[in-house]
Amino acid sequence: MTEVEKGPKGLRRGRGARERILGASRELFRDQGINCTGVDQLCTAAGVSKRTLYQHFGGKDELIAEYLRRFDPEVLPELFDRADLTPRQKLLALFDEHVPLCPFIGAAVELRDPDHPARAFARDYKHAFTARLVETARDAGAADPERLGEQLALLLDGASARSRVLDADAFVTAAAVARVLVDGALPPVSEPAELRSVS
Amino acid sequence: MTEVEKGPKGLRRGRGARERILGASRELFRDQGINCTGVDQLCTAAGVSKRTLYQHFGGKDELIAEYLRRFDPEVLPELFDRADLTPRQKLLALFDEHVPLCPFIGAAVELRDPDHPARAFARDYKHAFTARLVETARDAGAADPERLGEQLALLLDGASARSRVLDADAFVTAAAVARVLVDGALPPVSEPAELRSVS
DNA sequence: CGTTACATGCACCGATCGGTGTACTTGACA
DNA sequence: TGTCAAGTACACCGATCGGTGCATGTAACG
Repeated sequence: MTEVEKGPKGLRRGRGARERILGASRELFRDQGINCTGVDQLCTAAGVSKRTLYQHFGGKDELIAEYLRRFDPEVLPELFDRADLTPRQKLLALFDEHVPLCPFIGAAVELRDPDHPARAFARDYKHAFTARLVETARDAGAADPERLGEQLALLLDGASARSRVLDADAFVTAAAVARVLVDGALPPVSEPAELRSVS
Repeated sequence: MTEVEKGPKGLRRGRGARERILGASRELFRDQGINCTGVDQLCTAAGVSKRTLYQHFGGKDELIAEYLRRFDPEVLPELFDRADLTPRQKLLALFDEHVPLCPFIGAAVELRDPDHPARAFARDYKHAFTARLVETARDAGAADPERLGEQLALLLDGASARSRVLDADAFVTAAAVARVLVDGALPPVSEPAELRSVS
């Protein structure tokens, strides 16, 4: 999958194994699930020897934990930091990208151990993400930002989970609900006739 | 877990193994997941020999398929067939029971094989369930029953999935959204001051 | 009775999986 | 050039898992 990385000075052969492993983990864990992805397959995909993987990560559980930890500062900013969108547009644009099943929900389903470190990461991420939504809802002038943020987060999780089973796109339905909620939460008409993606 | 069943005429020792196996499957698959539940553990919980399990079901995959097939005629009727509730109340009461993660979504996450028979059952069940919601929404006089039914189904899946990760109860949030959607979909005021569960 | 269908108990198999030991190679840097 | 850290190649281990063979037991029914 991922080619050998090229460092700042020419190509280093096997260096940067850690990042390649994590990259392969993201792809394979997303496509096949965590339990269904073996360490050997992971090594092959990353172009890394098995020994190297165990030198970087103490075991598969630690790799899973790191795989989940890496999600924190990535997904959101691209959308939330865009200056060309109003807060209201940001809240609605969340439903335009049809993302795969939330990795944390997937991990919570696949990992039996309730004390697995991944569980804590999952909760933390969900809280942080929801907080971001609440903040944006507040910027948009929502009457009850906490409420709206929690509701939109729920819709996103629902859409990604339901899409796993149904061919019909649950994100379209979720977007419609989101529009209803957002319209209801922003008291008067905050921005008349603003640019809105064609439904 | 389950004691030896007592048939109509006294206690039969091991008879009724098939149902005991399916009962244990429901419990263990729900609590531990499918992949994390071994056949041996399943047999122990059901009080059944391993050989018997393989005589009733060709293999674990067939057992999983049958486990999922059994969901069809069970969950819904209790609520949908109640005569003491108006259609509108039925739609809202769906969110009162905080069910665990939808077994079909769980299965879709855990089973890698896209051709696994479980996938088809999952789609069929989701469609049937949504159809039931649509029908009830139509009975309630919804302006766009298809739309409302699909939206409520999405909310239920979202609540069950999100509850898997968060301690905070997503069903409360989902119920609030459902109320907004239902109120918005039933044009005038269908039933003024009807009995409503305390929020 | 005896028959028959269902269930048991237990040993066992092959495959897979997570993880390790060890000796070897390679690239960067001084 | 020599050193050292990072990575490689490959064999190997123990545990687990899905699944099977086979001899035995037992409840129900005629």
